[in-house]
Amino acid sequence: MPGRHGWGGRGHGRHLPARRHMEPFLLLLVARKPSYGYELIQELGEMGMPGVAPSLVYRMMRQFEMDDLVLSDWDTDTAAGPARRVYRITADGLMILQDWAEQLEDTVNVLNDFLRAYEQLEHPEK
Amino acid sequence: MPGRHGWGGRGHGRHLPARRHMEPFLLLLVARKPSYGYELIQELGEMGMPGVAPSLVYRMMRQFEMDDLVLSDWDTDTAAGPARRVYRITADGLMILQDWAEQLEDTVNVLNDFLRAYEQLEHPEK
DNA sequence: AGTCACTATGTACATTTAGTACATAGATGT
DNA sequence: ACATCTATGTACTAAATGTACATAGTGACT
Repeated sequence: MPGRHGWGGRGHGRHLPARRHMEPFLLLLVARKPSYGYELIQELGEMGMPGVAPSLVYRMMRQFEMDDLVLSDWDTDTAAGPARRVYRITADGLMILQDWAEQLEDTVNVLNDFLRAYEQLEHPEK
Repeated sequence: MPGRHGWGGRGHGRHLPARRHMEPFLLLLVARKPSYGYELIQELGEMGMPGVAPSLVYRMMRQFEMDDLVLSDWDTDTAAGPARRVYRITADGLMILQDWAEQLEDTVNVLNDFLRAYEQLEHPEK
């Protein structure tokens, strides 16, 4: 049973680090260097987002391509194993990425306000 | 047509500040002092999340109550206008709130890593 | 009395996003 | 032949989010 916690209710308690911000992360990764799904999944893990389901990454990358944020080519030779679909960012992708970076900056500010407000709460002495 | 932006595609470009983190904000607000939907909406606005649809707040608060994170009573007398459903936080709610605060701290760290990585990207000179 | 504005809460529906389960397949080693 | 690792993807399901609308009390103005 996923997503459970002790507290009687249900539905809360997920919120693994920054899953809700995976899109900008993926786009940043391909902006740094062209890459493919399987590798992106590992890199996400290294950036603090481990355990992302492969299908989510593949789906997101295809959506990016439909939105012209990235382009892809097949790489059949460089590696052992099956062919890889290698994505690289487009000019549109770079613009969107900048947008997202600015929005995430705002988000971080708002979140910091939240954390400050939380700390000023009177906590019951344990 | 909501959610559009110039870039040919669709589906990106929303991400108003921290909408995706509204739940912790609401719970924090009622932790600070008992409050009711209409007031919460205004307070969210002051905290950097303006324009939240009322129905979202009411629904979320009812969900919180179902999960025993808050309790509510009707306040019929104190104010002019229709009766208010006043929420106050429970012990369970405080525990969850602490959980969420810790998770948001992690999120902020991951997001800061992202922003740093973004800045280190070689930007094309404009 | 009628109606407008503001306060206040909620339901019903539709859309979007996220998550799970499963299917396929190439290359390498035993 | 079979297992394992690499690699990509489809189909289905569940959850979150957003939009539109319905209801109603109070006060001020005409």
